[in-house]
Amino acid sequence: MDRRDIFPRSLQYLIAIAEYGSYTRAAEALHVSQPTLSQQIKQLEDYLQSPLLDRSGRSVQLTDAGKIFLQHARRAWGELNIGTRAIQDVQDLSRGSLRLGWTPITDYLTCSLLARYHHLYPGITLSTLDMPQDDIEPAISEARIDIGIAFSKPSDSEEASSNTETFTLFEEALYLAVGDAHPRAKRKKHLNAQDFGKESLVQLNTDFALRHHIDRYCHDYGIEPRNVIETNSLTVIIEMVELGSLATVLPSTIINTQRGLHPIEVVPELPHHTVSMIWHKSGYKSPACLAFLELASEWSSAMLQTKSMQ
Amino acid sequence: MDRRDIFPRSLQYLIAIAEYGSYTRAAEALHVSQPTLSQQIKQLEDYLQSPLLDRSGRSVQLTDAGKIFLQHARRAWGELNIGTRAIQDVQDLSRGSLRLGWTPITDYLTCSLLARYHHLYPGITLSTLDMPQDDIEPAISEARIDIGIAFSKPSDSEEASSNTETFTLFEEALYLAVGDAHPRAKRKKHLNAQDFGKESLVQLNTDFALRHHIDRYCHDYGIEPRNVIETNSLTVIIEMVELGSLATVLPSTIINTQRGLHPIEVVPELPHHTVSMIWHKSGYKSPACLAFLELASEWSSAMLQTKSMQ
DNA sequence: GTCGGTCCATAGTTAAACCCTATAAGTTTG
DNA sequence: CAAACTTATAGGGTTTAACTATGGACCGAC
Repeated sequence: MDRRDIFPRSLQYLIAIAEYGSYTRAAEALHVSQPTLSQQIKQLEDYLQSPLLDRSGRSVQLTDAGKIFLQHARRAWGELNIGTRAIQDVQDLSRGSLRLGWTPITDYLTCSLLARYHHLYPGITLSTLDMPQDDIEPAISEARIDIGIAFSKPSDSEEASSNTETFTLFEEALYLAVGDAHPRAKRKKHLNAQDFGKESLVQLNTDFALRHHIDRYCHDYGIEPRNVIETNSLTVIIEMVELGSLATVLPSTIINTQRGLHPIEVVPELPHHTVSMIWHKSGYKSPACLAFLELASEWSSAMLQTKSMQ
Repeated sequence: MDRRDIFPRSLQYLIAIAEYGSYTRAAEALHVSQPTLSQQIKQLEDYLQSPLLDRSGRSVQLTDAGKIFLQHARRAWGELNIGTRAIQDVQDLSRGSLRLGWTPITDYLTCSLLARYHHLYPGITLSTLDMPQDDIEPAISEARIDIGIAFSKPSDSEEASSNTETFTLFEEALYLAVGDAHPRAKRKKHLNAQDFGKESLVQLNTDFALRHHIDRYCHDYGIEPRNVIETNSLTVIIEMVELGSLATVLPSTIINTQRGLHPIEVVPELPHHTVSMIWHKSGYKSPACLAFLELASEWSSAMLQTKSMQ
């Protein structure tokens, strides 16, 4: 029993005396002097305004009140013991929770990361919230989520006043994507900026960082893009493009996982966009949160390595 | 919340801070200064080796570990609260226990007392142990029973070295008892000592105080009693006497409650015997025990009054 | 950007609680 | 009745927990 214990000494003493049936022997077992027990029990009895122990005879007996109180004291002691252990569980990641926020189009990239995390720490309760790009940072500031995952905006060089930290998971090149029936599907030639400007596009709306990258590219090269459809649904974009006549701009990873889509390089190269984790700089980070950050970091290196081997 | 509480302050503080979401407001509510809370929570976190509260943001939030620990702390707090209340129950006699020991032949007298006690305090768990006269005092000394009820022995004037106290519940006169078919049943005349010595008797054995009274009487008057049957069962005595030819000596109360028995006065008068309660002098007496002693005392006065009115 | 305002953390001091040794008081046993 | 054992009491020293005063971080407003 530790010197400095959250559980009241007087109750520990009561429990021990009841167990040993003797002040003297309980004192030995507890490594305290016998008068200490006398004093503490007296105080406890004063507080409860009822005798708990009958020490008139040769052996110490519990009174009625003592018997009943002891039951509850034991249960309370047990609860605190369990609570102390449960904290250990949180720290070794056998329990806990993690709240992630990400934009809808990042999920196809990070689901494998999430699956791996869950496989490693099955006791952690995971919750993911789809939210617009611009909601992620406030959500972190207000502690509604622990970690955000999003594409970085073009302007996001270093936002000085932010109280968040970021980590780049990986970069992706952007390509023009067309369906099987699209005129450019078979040619597999690269496209120059002017030709790119003539394509009819299905695009994400301006809530998305990806769109900002493209708009900036167009502005830089004096292109007026022909945005036929705007949507906030990646599924809509893919479906529309697969129908044939429309094109879009997507990261290579998405294009390559969709059987009906074909990437076409644009020259000069469309900007890369980066997928980043973002979290609160000075706030408390739970063990579950730290474990995710570390795992994501490893996973990111592994991705880069895979990519470079291609 | 009391100034001097058995429940650890640090846990009370944690609970309050979690409730108010603020050190400052919790401190106001608890009537302590804010630094006290800072210090206590810090110590608690040190002890548990885990942060419990996240005070990086504008409002104080529980960490994962804090959430889980708080649940257990609340439960422990509840247990001690219940325990404190339960003691009150013992003291107001809505809970408790009482162990009585008595000799088999006193039960006919005291069952009504027991029933009354149970009616007044239905929450008290009663247990009665039939035991020989001579076991009662040891049982009290060894705290196996709280109160004993027995007939006093003739020699029991004042036993100095005893650590027990006694209280005389009532005195009973002894009579010769005969059945319907007994020659003396119809005469209803009193009997002198010599004629008493000629009766064939069914008697309790010498374990019983009643028998000691009778033996001493016989010895004092030079009578050699004709003890045909000895037994430790009152039922056997009554059955045998009702059959007709045998007589016995019993207290008037028993004789009058048995339809087939008739009391016959003996001259000089047979000794009275007294029924006493006996309990430990210096030992702890539970509320249930004290209540019984008091009730028995009242009941005794009432019995005397009834008897004097006859 | 800077200036208050609010909140929690830290430092230093005082009062109380806790534990110890020594000794007394009460029971039980030989 | 004395010896042995057990719990209670007294007095002193150390630790703990409370307070006041102050510092540092964050948030909003001007």
